[in-house]
Amino acid sequence: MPRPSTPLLSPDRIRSVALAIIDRDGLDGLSMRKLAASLGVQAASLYGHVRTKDQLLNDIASSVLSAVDVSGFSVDWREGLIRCARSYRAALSTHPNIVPFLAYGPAGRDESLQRLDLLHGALVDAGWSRREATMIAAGLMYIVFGSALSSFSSGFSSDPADYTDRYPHLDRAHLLPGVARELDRDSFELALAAFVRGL
Amino acid sequence: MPRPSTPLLSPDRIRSVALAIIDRDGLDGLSMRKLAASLGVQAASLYGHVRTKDQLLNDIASSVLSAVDVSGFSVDWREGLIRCARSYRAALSTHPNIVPFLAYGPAGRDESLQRLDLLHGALVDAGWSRREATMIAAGLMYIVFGSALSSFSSGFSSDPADYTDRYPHLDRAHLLPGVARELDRDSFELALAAFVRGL
DNA sequence: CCGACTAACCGAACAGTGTTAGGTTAACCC
DNA sequence: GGGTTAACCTAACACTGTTCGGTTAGTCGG
Repeated sequence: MPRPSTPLLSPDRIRSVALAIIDRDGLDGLSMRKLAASLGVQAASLYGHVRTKDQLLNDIASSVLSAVDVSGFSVDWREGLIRCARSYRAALSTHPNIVPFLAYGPAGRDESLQRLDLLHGALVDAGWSRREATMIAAGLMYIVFGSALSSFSSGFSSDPADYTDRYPHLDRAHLLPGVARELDRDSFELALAAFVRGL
Repeated sequence: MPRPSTPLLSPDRIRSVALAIIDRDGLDGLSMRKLAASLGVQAASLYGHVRTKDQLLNDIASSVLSAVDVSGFSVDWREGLIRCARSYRAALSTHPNIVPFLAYGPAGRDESLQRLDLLHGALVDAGWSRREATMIAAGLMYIVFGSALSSFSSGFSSDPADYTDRYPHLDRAHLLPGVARELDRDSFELALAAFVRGL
């Protein structure tokens, strides 16, 4: 197939299909050939629209993070922190399979930095020193990313026999998969509340 | 080369060389062929001692996590939480390049579960409900893993020009790489202290 | 002492990966 | 209408984890 009358590919379409594959099959489930097939195209054609796979993932990550809301600081800084953390986590948990990628490389994404800049500025305006503001923002990110990884409550076996013998205090851990989502959210809220209260 | 007089390979030696490669070249820098070459051997030979690469990484992860100290709960639960979190983070930051692997899959490693069991039991003994104990343990892990990922303060550019124009509040961010380690540790301590105090 | 057996390694291969080079043709512009 | 470019293709490269079948050194039973 030579040049088609209407283009089959566009950066947007590539990104959105790629994200759908990641959501469905996980981060490892995305390969350039599979992505191309989903788009009705050969793998090499993607490179006319996308520089590398890594760049594609970065772009997808940025688009996911664009949903983070840092508008809550007009009320007060505690409320701002909480809203920011919640929306950040919400964005990440909508596409949990891309979190390992975010956790991988440096945070030099433009979207991240812009939000960080706002956060930092708001904390300084509220009276914290620059250094304190940096540490508070970092602490907030720790909780957000830690909870988004959710390598915690997910990934537990659902077979009671896996626990009763070897881990006496985890004898109800097999119930976790069923309530994992809810428990993860409550754990996040607990950690967030404790952190902000403790500042 | 057929069977050598003294074996060249052992699971221990494989693990330790693999970990050294990961520490030096990152998680992506470890391939079975490269590992084999470092051991003076062909790649296929590794599979007589190691089931899969994934299993190898799991074993390495377990050995790294074996340094986590959960003995502090004999004093009181706050002290126990803090000590556990500190030693956990220390273990992870000694081999930061393996953290993305930990963050990837489920936490079904035996080492993790044993420590989690102790932690959970100690919190319940201290009067927390089972559910609360689970959430507190989760929150602690959020902070530990979030800070260990350190996709935060690391990964900043050291060129001031990257920030001054676009991110007015981050005009000193170029100083970060130089003090990143210290700042990361302080951020972790702040988050940990705030979290435990806020409980 | 000698044969059987096993343990430890190797070479070659398979299916998969990201990526690039070079070719073909449709659409667009002058 | 001819030249240029954009969008796709096929084929290949160098790599990945892993497996199969061989080759030989060490070990153990008779």
